Amino acid sequence: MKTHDCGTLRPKDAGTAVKLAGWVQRRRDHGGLIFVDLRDRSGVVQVVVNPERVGPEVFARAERLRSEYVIMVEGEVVRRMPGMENPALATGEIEVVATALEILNEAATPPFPIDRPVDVEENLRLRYRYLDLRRPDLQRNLALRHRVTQAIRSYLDKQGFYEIETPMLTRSTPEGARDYLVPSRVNPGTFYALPQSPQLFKQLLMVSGFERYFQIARCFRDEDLRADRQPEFTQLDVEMSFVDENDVLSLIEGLIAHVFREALGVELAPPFRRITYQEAVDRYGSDKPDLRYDLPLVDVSSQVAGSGFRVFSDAVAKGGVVKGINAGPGKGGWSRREIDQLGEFAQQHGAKGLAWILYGQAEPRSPIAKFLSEEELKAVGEAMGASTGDLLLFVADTRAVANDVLGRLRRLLAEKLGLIPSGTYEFCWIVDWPLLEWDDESGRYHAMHHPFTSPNPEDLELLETAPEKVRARAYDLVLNGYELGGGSIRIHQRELQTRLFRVLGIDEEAAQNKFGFLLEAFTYGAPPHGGIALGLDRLVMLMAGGESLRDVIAFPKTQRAMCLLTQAPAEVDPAQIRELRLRLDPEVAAFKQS
RNA sequence: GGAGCCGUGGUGUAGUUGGUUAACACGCCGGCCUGUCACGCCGGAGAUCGCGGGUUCGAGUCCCGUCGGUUCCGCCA
Repeated sequence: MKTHDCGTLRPKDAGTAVKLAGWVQRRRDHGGLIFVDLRDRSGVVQVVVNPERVGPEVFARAERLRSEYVIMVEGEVVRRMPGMENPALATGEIEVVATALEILNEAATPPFPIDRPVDVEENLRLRYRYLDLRRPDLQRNLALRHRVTQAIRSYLDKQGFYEIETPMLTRSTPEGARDYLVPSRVNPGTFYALPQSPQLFKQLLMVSGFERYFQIARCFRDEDLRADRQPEFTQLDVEMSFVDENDVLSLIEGLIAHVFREALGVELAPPFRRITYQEAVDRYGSDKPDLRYDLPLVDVSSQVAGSGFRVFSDAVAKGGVVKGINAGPGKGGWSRREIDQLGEFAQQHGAKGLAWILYGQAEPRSPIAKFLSEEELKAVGEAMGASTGDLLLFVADTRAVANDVLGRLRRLLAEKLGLIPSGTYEFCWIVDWPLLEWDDESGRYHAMHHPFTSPNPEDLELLETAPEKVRARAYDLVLNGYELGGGSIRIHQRELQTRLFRVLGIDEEAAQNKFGFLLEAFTYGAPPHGGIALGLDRLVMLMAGGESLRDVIAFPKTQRAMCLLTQAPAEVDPAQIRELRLRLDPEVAAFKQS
């Protein structure tokens, strides 16, 4: 139907007869002469309908054109007259003089403008997602996503990886997020779970001897949503045999550099920084620090341990810390109101209070300065690199609370102070994670990564005596404060896996029941292996400069996990429920009636 | 589960201390126009202000509830 793509025509095509097809972006009707901006995936080109070149019938047809009509145009590419070029348009040096024009389909007036990037209410965009997707931003983002996945596939193929699919209907596993469940009709009373990740299958593929596997895999987690969390999302899942941490990290560094080069034309400089978990938490108050700005947390416990300010000295005496952050001079000084807002923020996130000092001012403006000696003030200021007028903020609490609150404050301050440069990509690896984490709620240890993560062999003897001190052979990849993904070297020996399950409070029987197939597989010659999973949506989102996953997913869900286009989830025919041998909770049924 | 913000013609917004004709731009419809490209000019249609209740002589505006969207906390790796 078409010989060329609209957006690709250039002066060198002048004189060529072309057939184009696409959507009417805009029509400019001058009465005796009609201009049509014709758009297809490749871009826009101006079509001129001149009664001297077409019959009255075609001209009348051009007069009928409206926005988003689908048309086919035959014509000749001509250079525009001097002075008539449009530098804003890639095809602006030429135009297509129509010789024939056909309306392939009419279009209702769209509910929001397609040709301009107007901010439209989210629910309208989602309801008419197919129209939203016509707009330039989403066209660009999905094209980028395509280039990213293609770059991933070609890179990993060259590195000897096989792309292998794993089941979507699998079994529910304990640990981790809530599963999406699918009832089995053939086996009443039993359920599949949609995979949270292909974790177990990719390990089994290593036992199978594939050595290098990857998959661009859809994953499902039934948890509450965020701007960077959708209920179904896509992971680049990778697993390799006979590797250690460095092999995985350098492979991924090479992959990421390749992807950025191919898809964005951006040169990165691997290797990426490696930061231990402890360092990240101590210095940035986060296990996914944004390194586009510094703004470090400073421990001033030793400087204020003996202070007359009881809040400080008591916190230290009780084994806690006093940590601070230097918020700098602000944008032309800090108002009391701004400082109070920071204090409220700190309290909302669990601090008892936020102490502050406007450093070195003749009249040191601070509610706490009078409790600190000159020497203490000076020592604190030095530790924090303070100059006159800097706002120093402090949290005195347990180490965990102080780090968490100040880490959040750090992010807030960076935003408020405009310290975040755009268009830069600061990658880092977070390494040396704790293997386990005590969970008060369930009264047992949880795997911080997942229960198949190998402990650091140096810490193995602590596994039963001081589990929280055991380091994991795990790593996270962080970009601009977002967790892009994580992985680990896995346990590949049955004994160690059983031992770890025991520490996690999963007894032999439960382990057999839930993971028997994996434990058994390990007895048949499982190679040492490890891997990683990267959030593809997040990666593309950050590459696209977006702030929401919705901007890089063709058909995303709302925060209530609804698809406004198809109205999913929806009720089903009662017969379907009966067939599955399920019954609705009467309360739910009653609620639906009302 | 909790907190914040948003909801006014098709779209994006304005709407004063509550005061009676709800404004503007774009879009849409009709007319004119042969060099526009966010074409221009003339004319026109179109909203009971998300929904329900309350306060009031009077509610887009105040209060309560509810629905939807969104951001965050909890949750989630």
